[in-house]
Amino acid sequence: MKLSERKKKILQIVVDDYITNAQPVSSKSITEKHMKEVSSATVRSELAALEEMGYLSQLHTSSGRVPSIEAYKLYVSELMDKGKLTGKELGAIKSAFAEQSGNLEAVVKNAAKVISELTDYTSIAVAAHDRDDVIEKISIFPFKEDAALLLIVTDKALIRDKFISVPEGMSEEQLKNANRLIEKAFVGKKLCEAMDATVEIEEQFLSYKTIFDCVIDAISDYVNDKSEDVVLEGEDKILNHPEYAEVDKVKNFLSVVSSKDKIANLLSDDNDIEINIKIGGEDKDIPEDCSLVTATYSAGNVKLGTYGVIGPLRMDYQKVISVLEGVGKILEDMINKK
Amino acid sequence: MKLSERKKKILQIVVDDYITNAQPVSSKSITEKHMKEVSSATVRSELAALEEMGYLSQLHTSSGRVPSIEAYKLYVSELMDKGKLTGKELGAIKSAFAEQSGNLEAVVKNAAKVISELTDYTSIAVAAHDRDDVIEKISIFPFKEDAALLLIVTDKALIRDKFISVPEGMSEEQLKNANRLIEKAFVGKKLCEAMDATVEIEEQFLSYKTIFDCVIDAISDYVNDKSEDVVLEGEDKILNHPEYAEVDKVKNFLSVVSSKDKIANLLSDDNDIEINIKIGGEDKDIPEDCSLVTATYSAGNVKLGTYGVIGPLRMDYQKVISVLEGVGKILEDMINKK
DNA sequence: TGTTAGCACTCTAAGCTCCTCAGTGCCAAC
DNA sequence: GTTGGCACTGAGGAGCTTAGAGTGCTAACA
Repeated sequence: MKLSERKKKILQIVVDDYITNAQPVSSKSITEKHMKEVSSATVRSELAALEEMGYLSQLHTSSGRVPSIEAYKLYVSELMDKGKLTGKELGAIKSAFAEQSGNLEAVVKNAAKVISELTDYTSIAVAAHDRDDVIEKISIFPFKEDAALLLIVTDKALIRDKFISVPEGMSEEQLKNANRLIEKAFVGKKLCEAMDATVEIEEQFLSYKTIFDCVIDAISDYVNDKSEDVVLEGEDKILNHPEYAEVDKVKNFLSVVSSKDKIANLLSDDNDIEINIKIGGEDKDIPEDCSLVTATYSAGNVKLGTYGVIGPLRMDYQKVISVLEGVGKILEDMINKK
Repeated sequence: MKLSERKKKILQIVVDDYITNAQPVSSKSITEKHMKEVSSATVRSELAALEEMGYLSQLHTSSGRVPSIEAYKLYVSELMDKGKLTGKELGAIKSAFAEQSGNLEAVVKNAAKVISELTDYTSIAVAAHDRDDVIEKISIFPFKEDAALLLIVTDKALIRDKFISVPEGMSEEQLKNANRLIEKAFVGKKLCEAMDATVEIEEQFLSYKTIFDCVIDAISDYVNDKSEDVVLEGEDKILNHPEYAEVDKVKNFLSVVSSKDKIANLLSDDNDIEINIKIGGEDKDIPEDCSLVTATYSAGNVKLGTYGVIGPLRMDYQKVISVLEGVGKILEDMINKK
């Protein structure tokens, strides 16, 4: 059934009001604040109709209305006004990225932090793990007798620094040789190619196999396991919102949010989509009473990662979206200017 | 005033009971469960005396007693029985460290995780940042036109991998030269020496100064800023304890715990002390109603870092201490065997 | 002198009723 | 289709009562 313009307007008012005040919205407050041209009785019948259609519900017969999940969905897709960042907010974003090295990790951290601070929600982020990045450098440094430091750099970032254990009896010289072989085998390859490589090793180099395996493991770990690079900021922000006044709900929320694996899953689906909104239990990993708004950024051909905000259904979507867009824009500018 | 043996016994019973049940302890329950040889009236007068001395308090006239901060202090220093880990717990610790590379970071993470899981409290940890570690390797890899990857390795660990920006116009060749000079200047030095070094640079190498500065900055950042390496595990565990049934308290707790700077401060004082217990507001950075139990581990001459548990005053000190000791012991074994 | 039983006292927590009031649904009139 | 009027509903707070846990005190006892 199609909604009349007036119904849309009323629904928008209800959602806006509920987002702001976290209180059921009454017909009276609607007419007083936003619709002086009609009486509360009129609005009441519209509200009853909207409830019938599944967009609103009441906690009890004599309470005002609260939006349903369907209402939120409609709200973000059709009803919501577009927000605009204040100069102050833009400034905050810019200065968050002021000191920028080429370090992707730092970018992710800063982005997560500023997003959380501006929105007052918990923010989560994960750097892009692109299977198509090209390996530029692989180095193995001997370190102690039985360990070496493995370093893998792609055209985008330093992706791996990790200690690996060196087979007993392997000399530094041999390690260097192995390194040369590995470089030859992997540099210039895409991560996904390297990951699945089955290297033909000549008889005399058979002892290098362990090292090769370590390298391949390290690469495939990186490609497959995003949870390591998940960044979480403002996990305590959720407590600022009244729907989390009960400890049980907080517990539920924190148990999702403090598992980096789960977060990584949440963030991994929506590649290539600029802004993605998941409301309520649309995804099994999102707690039922939560919404997740994410944005995936890239500048030129460099994927920067996925950033998002997780919070109550009654989230200030307008603000969150404008902050995410703002961060995206400034990041893009920054990288392009470089 | 010195406590009689019976008073000590009663105080221990009260603290034990309160730690277990989180309920005020009554004279009746004491006699029934632990002191059948006397009547509750006797215990009552002892309790009144202990209250007079400041070890116990009542929420209201007809409630049982709860321990004061003083009581907890006495409890951990004198009264508490020594705990012992079960075989299962020992097994859990061992298997947590089963897959061990020489990577200090991974050790810290694993330790924090297993400590949190076994104790059911939030655990925090920070790897040792020892000013006296000796620099073994410094490498600078060119990466892109204007950036390079700086790598600093000490005798203990990889301490820094960081992108630095390269002065415009500097060739790869020059960068290699700079690297050679830097290696010559720093390798073999202690971190604290390197940090304060004022390098004499010959006229013709003046353009390398920026790079030198970057290296020195990176080292002093590392020595001074421990917050980067702070690991937090089980931040949601606090919600399992009834004293955090109110959201305000949770908020207070999380706001301390989610600031890595604050945690780093908490953990930094107690160098060289094996087990350190701070109860209540002894330290301004600990929330008033929290206790912090930390242990600083080293194996041979390798400092491994400081690990700890933060939780309610009513903490299971016995268990926490035995877990921390257990982890320490297994770590030590592991490193020594190597 | 320390211990004990007995008892009055205190305070909390739970259950109950009463009342208020916000907000609704419905209806008849416009 | 809109409106004012009105009865109805249910939440939530105030006030009251009661049960029960636990204490402190006292007098008697060993």
